[in-house]
Amino acid sequence: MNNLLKELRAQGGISQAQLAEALAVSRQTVNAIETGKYDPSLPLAFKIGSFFGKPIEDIFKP
Amino acid sequence: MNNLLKELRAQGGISQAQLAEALAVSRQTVNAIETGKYDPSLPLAFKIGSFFGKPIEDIFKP
DNA sequence: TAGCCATGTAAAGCACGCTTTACACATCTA
DNA sequence: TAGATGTGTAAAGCGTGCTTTACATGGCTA
Repeated sequence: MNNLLKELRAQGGISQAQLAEALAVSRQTVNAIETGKYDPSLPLAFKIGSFFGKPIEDIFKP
Repeated sequence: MNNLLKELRAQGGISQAQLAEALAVSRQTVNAIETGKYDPSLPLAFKIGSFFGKPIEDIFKP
């Protein structure tokens, strides 16, 4: 499962730590998702989509 | 996390077992998601959306 | 009634999602 | 040089996602 998290975050000019706080998860979780260690849970994917104002399908690619 | 799985499945006239096979998961997994025991993983949510021809956001409600 | 299909549920076991704590390294700036 | 910031990674621990096997119930039909 590929994702555009790093690109979207860079585009928004925010750090992993800031995104983590906005999503109410740890910085390690954001980093792990960006570096492809694992996929987020469905609820977290919803939060991410909501944060960036995009559908889940636009951010994550199977 | 609420979902419309049961409704969509009934609408399509297929059993939990048939859906499970189409999604390549066990029937218990389909049943557990329908009865709200847990949420699917993100990859499985993608498969479900794809199976019903709908975006994930139209099937699962936070 | 007997048998089949659909659904719900349970238990044991494995892998993943997420946590906290901690360390390493690079870049910037006072 | 020292300190702050951003990123990557590791280990231990907990709860969840999914599996297999198995049993119980209800509705349908031969």
